[in-house]
Amino acid sequence: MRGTQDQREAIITAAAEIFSRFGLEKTTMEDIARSARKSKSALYYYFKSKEEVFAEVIRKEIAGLKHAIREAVEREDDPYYRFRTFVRTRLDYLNKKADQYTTVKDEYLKHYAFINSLTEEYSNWEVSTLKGIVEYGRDRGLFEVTDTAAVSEALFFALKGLEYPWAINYSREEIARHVEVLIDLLLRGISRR
Amino acid sequence: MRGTQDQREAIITAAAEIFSRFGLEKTTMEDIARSARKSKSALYYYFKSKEEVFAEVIRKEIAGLKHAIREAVEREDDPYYRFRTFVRTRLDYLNKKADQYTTVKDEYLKHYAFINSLTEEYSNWEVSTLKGIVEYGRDRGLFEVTDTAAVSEALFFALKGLEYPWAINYSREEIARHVEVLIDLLLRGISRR
Amino acid sequence: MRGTQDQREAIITAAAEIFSRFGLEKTTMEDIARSARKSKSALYYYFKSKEEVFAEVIRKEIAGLKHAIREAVEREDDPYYRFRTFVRTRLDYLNKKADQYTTVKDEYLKHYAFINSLTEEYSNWEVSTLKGIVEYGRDRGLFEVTDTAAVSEALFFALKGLEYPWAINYSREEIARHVEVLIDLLLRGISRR
Amino acid sequence: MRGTQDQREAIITAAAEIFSRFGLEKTTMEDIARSARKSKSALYYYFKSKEEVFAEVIRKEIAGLKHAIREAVEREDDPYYRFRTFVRTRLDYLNKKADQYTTVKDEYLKHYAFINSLTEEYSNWEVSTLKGIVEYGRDRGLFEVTDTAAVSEALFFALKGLEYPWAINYSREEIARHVEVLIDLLLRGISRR
DNA sequence: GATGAATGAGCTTTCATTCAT
DNA sequence: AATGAATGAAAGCTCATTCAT
Repeated sequence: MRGTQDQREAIITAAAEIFSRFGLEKTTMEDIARSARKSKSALYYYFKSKEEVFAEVIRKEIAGLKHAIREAVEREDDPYYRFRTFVRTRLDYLNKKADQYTTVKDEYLKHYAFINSLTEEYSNWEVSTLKGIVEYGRDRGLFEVTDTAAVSEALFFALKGLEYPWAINYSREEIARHVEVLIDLLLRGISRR
Repeated sequence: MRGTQDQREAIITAAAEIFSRFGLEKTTMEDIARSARKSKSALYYYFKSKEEVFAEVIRKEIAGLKHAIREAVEREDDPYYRFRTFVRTRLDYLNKKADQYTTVKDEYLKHYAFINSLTEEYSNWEVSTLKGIVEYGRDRGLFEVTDTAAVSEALFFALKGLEYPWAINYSREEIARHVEVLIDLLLRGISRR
Repeated sequence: MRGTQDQREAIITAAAEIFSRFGLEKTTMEDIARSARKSKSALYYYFKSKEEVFAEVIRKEIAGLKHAIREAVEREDDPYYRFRTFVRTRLDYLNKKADQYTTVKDEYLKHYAFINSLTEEYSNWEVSTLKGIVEYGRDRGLFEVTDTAAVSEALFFALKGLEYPWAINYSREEIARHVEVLIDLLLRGISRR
Repeated sequence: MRGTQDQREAIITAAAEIFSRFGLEKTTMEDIARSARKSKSALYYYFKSKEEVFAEVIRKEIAGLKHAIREAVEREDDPYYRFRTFVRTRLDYLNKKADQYTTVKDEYLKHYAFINSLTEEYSNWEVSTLKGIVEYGRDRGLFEVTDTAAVSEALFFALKGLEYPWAINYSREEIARHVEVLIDLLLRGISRR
């Protein structure tokens, strides 16, 4: 039946909301159940454990992030803009998430790390997307890069740092400004002279 | 009293060991007490709460990191090397920490939060250290940077990403290689043409 | 309907297997359902409760034991051998059961309760079967017994103890040996001098 | 301090009462705590788990049984009476216990099996006590037994059956009568002709 | 006949924290 | 300065059972 999937979906949606507010450990099954208007035991009918609920929530968020990035990047022709768009979309999405996570800045980090440890698959996807962009720029004679693999991993690491700032007191604008500088700096670093 | 400080010190040392192995939530006061050969209630004589113990542990850890970086950086004259040294020392220290954290893969989270969130003060220190390096290079005519503040924050973010990789399947060597590429890229980005 | 009986039968068979492995409380309706390839709620269509399923399983088990003993005993003419056969068949059957119970050492409990408590009816049957054997021997002038009822109950108790040993570290052979000694001792006790 | 032991003792006493009424699984820590006028968590301060509490209860009961048997047996000189006393004391003790266990006849069995599986040590003790009695009788020229080890194990099994009857509807007197018959029968089985 | 979905009622266990001594 | 004893509050999880369909 569709029903089962729908119920799972509904629970995941409710859970996402709660997790984003209180983090993994502080959120109780009770909380989720209440918010999903189900009994606690019903959750266990659909999911094996709290961790499994959490994992589904994350999986869904990652899918959303991937989708957003892919869409945006493909719309750009210019390699420079493709890279900029990659970084910006990524950041916008994370910022949006960060808004939900205001109470739990600290927990968010765990959260986010869990994403990664949960699925390094996503990291790989990011690296290879970056590689695509770099190669695209190189083929157009704009970027001067020999080892595209190495460079895209380096870029990946550099961008990883962008996941950090919400945890502390940077305003949205400050972050945006810093990001632009970082983009310029990185592009300058890989551009042909 | 000296004695009191010493006892606190001893507890912190013991706690650091345990926290590094099990993370903040998984570590119990019981664990710490046992490891410090104190009674559980004794901990409450010296510290107000588990969180306070944790905070002290972090404070000490950060002091160590700061010290290591400062020492190393000041030893270098060449701005390029100063930057390289900054990055490498930082990474070496984090790597060394990471070694203690082998058991707790999925607790990388704690680690992440552990190093960062507690005190932005350290972040500020990093940024200003970077700024020092950038200005030093600019004054020597090697770096071409107008807004040194902005650039050093950008660099700071870029380097933040380096805290991430240990959690997943990168070998020490792979990381080192990626880091070198990133350093080159960033230096190329700020060097005078 | 035949069908209904068949389904019940199928469930009982599946349940017997599971109960024998995990005991009454550790076995869940879920387990039984899975093993019977039925839905959990289907079990409730055929049985009122878990206890009822269990009861049926026992009833069947007892019927099997009775049948085995009766068959074997009737085949013997000599009163001595009739008694020996009674004891041995009983033990063989229990041993066979015990084989299924290997995994659940500390659940021997269940086993014990399992074979006995549910229905004293079987005990009565055993006592009267023993009485038959004793009278048969007495009528042939071999046994010297006045109160056959009392003696057969005493024998019954003595044999009850044989249900105990599998739970602990006796090998099949050791048990067999002890049983022979016990048989001799008991026969000697009731034989005419 | 003595205090700790005393508290444990008090909890065990309270727990014994409850366990005897409801059995292991039906008894909750809540029940025990209430009866011991302690908080539930206090129980966990003194014992690691419900099972551990239970184990202590059993251990104590076994000690009591051993003591009772030893005392009584040593008071008898005549080998016949020694054996009779052994059996009777054992049975009296078990009967006394059985009185506490009225509600949970069925569970008692599990209980009792747990004793054994928990500590076969006690069984060994019984066997060797029996062996002592048999050898004592043989040395006095009253019993005719070659393999005293084998015979005492056989007796042990025969007596094991006496643990069973409370579970069903035998009156105290009936049991007593049956036991006497069994004793006679067994003694007759091992007596010199 | 059969079942998917849902639940209520518990249960054990953990732990930071307190406080009299 | 230090601690043994005690606890409140919660949390995750299990399961027999029900019932509309």
